[in-house]
Amino acid sequence: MAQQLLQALDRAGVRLTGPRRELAHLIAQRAGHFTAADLLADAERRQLGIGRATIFRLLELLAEQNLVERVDLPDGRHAYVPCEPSHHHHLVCISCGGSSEVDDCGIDAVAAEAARRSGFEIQSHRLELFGRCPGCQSGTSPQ
Amino acid sequence: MAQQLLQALDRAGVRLTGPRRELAHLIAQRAGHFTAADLLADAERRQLGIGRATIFRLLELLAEQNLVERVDLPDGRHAYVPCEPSHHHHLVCISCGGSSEVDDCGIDAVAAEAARRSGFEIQSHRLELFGRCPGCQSGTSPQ
DNA sequence: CCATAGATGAGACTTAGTCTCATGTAGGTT
DNA sequence: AACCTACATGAGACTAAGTCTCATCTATGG
Repeated sequence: MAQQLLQALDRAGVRLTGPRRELAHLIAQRAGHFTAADLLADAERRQLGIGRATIFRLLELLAEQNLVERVDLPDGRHAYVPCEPSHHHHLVCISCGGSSEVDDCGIDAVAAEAARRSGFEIQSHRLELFGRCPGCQSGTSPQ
Repeated sequence: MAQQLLQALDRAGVRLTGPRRELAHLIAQRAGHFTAADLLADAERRQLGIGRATIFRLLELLAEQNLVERVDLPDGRHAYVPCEPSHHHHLVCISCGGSSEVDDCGIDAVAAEAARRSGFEIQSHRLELFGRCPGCQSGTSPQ
């Protein structure tokens, strides 16, 4: 998965630097969503000497390429989820932090209906679903 | 509208203090969504002497009572929208900042379908629609 | 191997939000 | 009407998230 990220960055015409390679691996190792602070902590723990700015810059870059999507957690924090570069939405597990993707399966219709009722001209939408993933439902980790 | 907010606060059993009354009016005067910083600026402009903490405390209180809902703007900032205390979603105008409410009109079905496909047990969801309101579409204020 | 545009780390800076604490006051009680 | 006290407040220290600048470094095309 780190390779996918790096290939996509290469395709986007940016340089494949050391810090970027290392961060790609750190992201690949995180199962679900992660915050900028998580990445920063990972990098510090491994003493990679990567600056805070570099991390934010890479996340911005990845978000531009739709390789990562920004998600707003219910508590107001910002997290990122690595994902396929197509339009879709995320299911975020509030217990383990894992996430999975769902395609639109009907939201466009909902948006169209809302547009019709309100007269708005809808340009984008964001749907986030929060709950417990199958693994966390089977009693292992309450919360 | 300020009255509605104040009545609801009274019903919730909290004190109707001077700062709260003043903030209720400031909120009522803002057409659409606003950020904590907006309110703070309003209060300072009028020299009301209201502290930053008081504003955040009131917003938290209003959010708890569902009198105001927290919305994450596409640029990552947090805003608040005064609203009816029932479950619904917001249409936010990216041009003038106005907003209106839409009821679920089918999102529950989408969520149920996503749950079925993924095995997640969904607890909450958040849908935000961004676009241009009828007023802003009629050429007056581009972008 | 070189030149250079693009990337980096350090750290100052800005902004959002939280916390503490001494003081003030709403509103029920008498 | 005056009193009491739990709740609310403002000030400002504090923390965390994110941005910016700038001198240095390096990936990569030639």
